[in-house]
Amino acid sequence: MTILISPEATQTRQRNEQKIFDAAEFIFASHGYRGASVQAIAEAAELPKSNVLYYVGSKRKLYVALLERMMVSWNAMLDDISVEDDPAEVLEAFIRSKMELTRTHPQGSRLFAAEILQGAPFLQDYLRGELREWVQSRAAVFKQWADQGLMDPVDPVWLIFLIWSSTQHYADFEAQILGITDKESLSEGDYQRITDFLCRVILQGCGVVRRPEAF
Amino acid sequence: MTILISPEATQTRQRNEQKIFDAAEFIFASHGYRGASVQAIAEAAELPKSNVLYYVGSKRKLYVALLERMMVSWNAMLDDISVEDDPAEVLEAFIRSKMELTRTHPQGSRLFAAEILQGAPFLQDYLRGELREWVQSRAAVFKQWADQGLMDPVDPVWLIFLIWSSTQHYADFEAQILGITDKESLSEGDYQRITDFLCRVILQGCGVVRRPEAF
DNA sequence: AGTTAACCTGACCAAATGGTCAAGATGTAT
DNA sequence: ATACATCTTGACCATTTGGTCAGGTTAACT
Repeated sequence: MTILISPEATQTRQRNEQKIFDAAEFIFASHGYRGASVQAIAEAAELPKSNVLYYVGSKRKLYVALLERMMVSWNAMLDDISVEDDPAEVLEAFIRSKMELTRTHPQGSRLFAAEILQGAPFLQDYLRGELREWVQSRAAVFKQWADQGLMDPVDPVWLIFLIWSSTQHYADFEAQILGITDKESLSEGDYQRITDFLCRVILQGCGVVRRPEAF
Repeated sequence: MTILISPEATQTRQRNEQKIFDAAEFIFASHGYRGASVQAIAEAAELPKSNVLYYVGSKRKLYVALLERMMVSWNAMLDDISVEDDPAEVLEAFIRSKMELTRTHPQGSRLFAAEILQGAPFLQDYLRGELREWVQSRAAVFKQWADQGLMDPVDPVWLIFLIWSSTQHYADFEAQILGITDKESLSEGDYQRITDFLCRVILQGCGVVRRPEAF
């Protein structure tokens, strides 16, 4: 199943798979699995369709490989958030990591969104397994903090969803955001300001106790 | 262009268009414009493909009609939020209206999301026109409140996006939410609790001055 | 009851779909 | 230079695509 680019692959293979993966991520993200055509991916990758299929085997395998690639980044982000002492620190790291994933992997984020919109046919198991575990464990920590009076007694799961949604939005709804703000793209500065805004509102909104530092 | 169900339509037409619209909304929402096939829509509507095309003319017209139908609801929601006196009241009404739209029109919300994911090919004009105007006008009001010290000086546009994203999420990522929370569906009670949570966090997060009432 | 407009649908079409394959071109290690 | 694996690609295939149409059935109004 795994056809991620392996180190022992030829240079030619690495180069072409890279082109195919990048092209496919864009096409799959904007049109979903069914709506993406191998022909369209091939054109975006500037390769003949037969060549694309030579490398990836089939449309389905390509899609799965892309999802797997994205889940690696996603899991790396989840691993980022492991400090357990200070609520403010952890929550802020959480928001910043998630936003960084959105900023650096907008295509992948959109691919993920398209997959979920379809009803998550390929990611069901991951959601109901690994990810659920992760959410439960984090939620337990948040709960403790609330019990200790370090933050308001908000439902931790809704809080996690709030962080996911408010950051994810800047990938998935980019077209809307650019249309409304009349921009060509969001700069790194924009992302920084948005992230600061979200950290501020969410931490303050949850009544997270914060040592008086500069904001 | 407009082929929305008109009052002078036959009973047969009304009934069948209803079936087609409902089916199409689901198919378009989960597979995007390209990924949706007329055949699939016809099957979901339990009608022969030819019959579907007899009523709607073409796949494209059907898609546009659905978007228009959704934009009517969307605009109704925007109109809901017109009181301009009290920040807390207005912001809370904003959040509740948007969440109500998500709850009562999950398919339409997902359809909207799919359209934006594609790069908003059909809604470009709306986003850059009407909707931008609306956002600007609301932002101006929020700005005033901030200047008057009724809330923290947060960027009003990011605030609007925060409200949109955190509510929209419960339609678009339903599959993820149900998978993680191990539920079959979200009850009205769930929605109420989530809405309360969002109102609480966002209002408090923006430092909105609130007359001391029960929370 | 008769007429007419609305409705229904199987047969059909050209184009696009995912995928195969065979035959040749290119790279690479000796 | 030779040999072998990797790469390349146009031709091809069955299936599905959005859409048309002719000829029929049904409903609605007088």
